[in-house]
Amino acid sequence: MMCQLFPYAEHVTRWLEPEQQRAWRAYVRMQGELNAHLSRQMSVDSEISMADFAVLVQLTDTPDERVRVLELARSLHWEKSRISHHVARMEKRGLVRRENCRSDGRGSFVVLTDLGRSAIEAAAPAHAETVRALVFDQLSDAEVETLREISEKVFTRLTTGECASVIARCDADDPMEVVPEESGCPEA
Amino acid sequence: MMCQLFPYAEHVTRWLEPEQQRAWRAYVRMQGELNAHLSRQMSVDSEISMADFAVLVQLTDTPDERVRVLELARSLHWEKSRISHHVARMEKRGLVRRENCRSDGRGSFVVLTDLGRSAIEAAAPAHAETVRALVFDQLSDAEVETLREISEKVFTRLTTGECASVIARCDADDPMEVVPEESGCPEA
DNA sequence: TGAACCTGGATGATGTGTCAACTATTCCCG
DNA sequence: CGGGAATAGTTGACACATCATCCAGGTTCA
Repeated sequence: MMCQLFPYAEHVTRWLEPEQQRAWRAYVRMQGELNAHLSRQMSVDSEISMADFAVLVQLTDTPDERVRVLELARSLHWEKSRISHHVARMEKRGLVRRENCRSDGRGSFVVLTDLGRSAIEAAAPAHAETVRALVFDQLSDAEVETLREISEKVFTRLTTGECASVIARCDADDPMEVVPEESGCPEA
Repeated sequence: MMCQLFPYAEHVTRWLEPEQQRAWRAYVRMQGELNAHLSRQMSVDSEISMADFAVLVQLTDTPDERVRVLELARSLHWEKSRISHHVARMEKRGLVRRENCRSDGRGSFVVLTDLGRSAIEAAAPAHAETVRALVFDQLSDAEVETLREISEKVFTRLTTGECASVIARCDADDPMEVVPEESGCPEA
């Protein structure tokens, strides 16, 4: 009745150890709230969303401030249609513009505009400050290190072996070759 | 790197230490991939989404298998309009149904249907197995403990003080209503 | 050359989340 | 009692993510 977020108790207890279950519930809850808070903070005190921010970061990280659409998809781990839709919306708002690629008639670049640059420059400090205040001010150096190790381990697991086939969608979309794989990838 | 994106960030705010930044990027990537993978796994080998699952868990955890809409919103930390929309969609698919509340003419219950019950019973084992395989099989006991501690610290920060007012949206306008941490005893 | 195939990207349908505004009931208090 | 305020929940508009499909431009190879 109170504040229990994901009381998997009945369903998960049999498969996770009690300690694991407590950790999982705490993680899920924290992660949801943190995402919500960061998104909200970003769109409240700037005019862009977290997704816009991610795209703009990729662009400002590039000397040219122009990146091919599919490379954006790869570096953000987004599907190509997602990046396409999102760039279309950002273009409509003037944050980026598209440019044709002369060396490859199919391709197109996403180019940072002045408005886009000033938008990310306006948004970044508050975002960084929020992350610092919400996360890193709460953690010791050892905890930060462990957080990184945990994240890397899980991420590696996610992008290795059978799980990778899911993510491979944007690296090479040959969906026909994806093996049926009965109950997901966990069966490694 | 990102640091040079923010020319005057140094003057306005503390950006992140290099180790913090690495940890943050690792966490963000992991968290995004993990969410995507869990969602995908769930909707591939069962006919429900993670959001459906969360709602169904709340219902099956209740003796009656019926919960008031606003209580759903509170326990899931969702906005009331989100739960309303989502329940409408689930009702359309036969997973739940609505029932009027006689003791309060404004209220309504969300009630689990047989289809809903069999859907969650079919989905839960594979989900738990996926979580175990992707996360806990990668981590030592110490890492699991640290993950829980980190999550609890950040979550506490998110639901305390000024941040709480943001989350309190669904708890009406009484910020003191926000429950700090129930039986969890973060420092245990 | 040209047919089969691959690749980069766009598009439309659909499901989902958020915000603001709205209705209807109940509560509070004079 | 009556009139406001709070509460429970819905609705519509819009932003966003995913999926399947389409298409134009390149590649391969006979």
